Amino acid sequence: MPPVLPVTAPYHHGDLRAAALEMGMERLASQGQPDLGLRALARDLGVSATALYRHFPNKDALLDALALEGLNRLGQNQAEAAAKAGGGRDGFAEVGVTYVTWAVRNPALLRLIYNRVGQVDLAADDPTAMGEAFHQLRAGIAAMMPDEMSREERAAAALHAWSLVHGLAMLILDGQVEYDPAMVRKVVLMTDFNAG
Amino acid sequence: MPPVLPVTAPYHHGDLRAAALEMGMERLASQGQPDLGLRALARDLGVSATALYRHFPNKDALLDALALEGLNRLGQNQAEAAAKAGGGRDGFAEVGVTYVTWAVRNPALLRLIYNRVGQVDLAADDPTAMGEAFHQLRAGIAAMMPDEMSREERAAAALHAWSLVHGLAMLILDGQVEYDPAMVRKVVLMTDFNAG
DNA sequence: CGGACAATGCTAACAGTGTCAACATAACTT
DNA sequence: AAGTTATGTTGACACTGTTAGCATTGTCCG
Repeated sequence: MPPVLPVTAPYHHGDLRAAALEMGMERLASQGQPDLGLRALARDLGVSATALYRHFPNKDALLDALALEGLNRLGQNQAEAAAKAGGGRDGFAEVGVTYVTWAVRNPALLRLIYNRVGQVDLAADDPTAMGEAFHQLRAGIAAMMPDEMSREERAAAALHAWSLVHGLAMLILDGQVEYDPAMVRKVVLMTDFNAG
Repeated sequence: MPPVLPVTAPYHHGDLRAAALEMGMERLASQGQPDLGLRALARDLGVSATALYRHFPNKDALLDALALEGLNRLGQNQAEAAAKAGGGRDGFAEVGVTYVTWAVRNPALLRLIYNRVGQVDLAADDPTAMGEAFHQLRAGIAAMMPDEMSREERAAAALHAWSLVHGLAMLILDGQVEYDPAMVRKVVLMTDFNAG
């Protein structure tokens, strides 16, 4: 299978950077913990460990790239779910279930995303691709809130929703509770944005 | 300062196990990430790295012990909060705020707790100290739910509450949102156990 | 076409880690 | 006092991320 749309013609290996990211994603997919070993990854690629340093300044940068890819996939997943499910409580619950389901199916990737984005300086509005993607995810969440809310209420409601599904996902990933879609839906539906 | 209540008389060092745990907790407290280095810890204790292997079978066991201690502290913190704050929505919100506050003050420890307990086989009702302490924490949460609920509703409500505060705590620890007690309270109060 | 140059890859090495085996010392027991 | 057990140390092994120096290959330009 020839490489797909090689932006720049490959030299020795053939776009090692893309191959590394692909292999990295594969490894993360078949793993529970985000313990990517740089050397092990290079071994799987049939390449020397230091070759990767021609494409990433260090291991963290590689992980950042993987986390960014994961974040984009997550964002797309959520956008699709939001579009499919209409508004209202049921639609909101569906989107929540979608988040948790994605997390269960991509545990290492979700962990990597949140671990990595924490390192980035987020206070300064740096136009990092990472910060950008996360901002988009947040905007997507906020967009689902009821219309009649003030901006402040909206922010609180969005944070509530995000915390709820993220916390539930983490508890499942950490083995605290079993994954059960019906239960997830039930838990999400206990939110009442008019309360408080 | 002489050692406090030495259960068994110390040999060379003087209850190295306790000293290691204490130093480990100290390190975790002054750190954001739970990256305890076994050798570094031994260095701080003025002892050789392998000396720790006389008290813990391996590094994971040491981390488990630290996580257990942390879990006990967290449980005690929550129990006190629950006793102080009465029932009702406001009391419940207070307990939630307490959880998040503790997490913010002990980030590495909270991470360690949840990371470690995930490795333990939890499906089998093993009487591990770890599993025991976690069970206690969960029971404490469930006890706060309204009385008129069925057992199933109670379980869902407890999971909702736990997910909410845990998720909020994780988002704060990961640098996604700033810690603001008032905001936490507001977010927690959006829960309505009678909804759904 | 051929040489210059940059892009990419490799080997060797360094400091760091967790862990094991073998040895040494101190405390307790009899 | 002698022996056994508990504790601690040194040295080593395999592993990790990372750097420096060298080798190779593709691209470009005269």
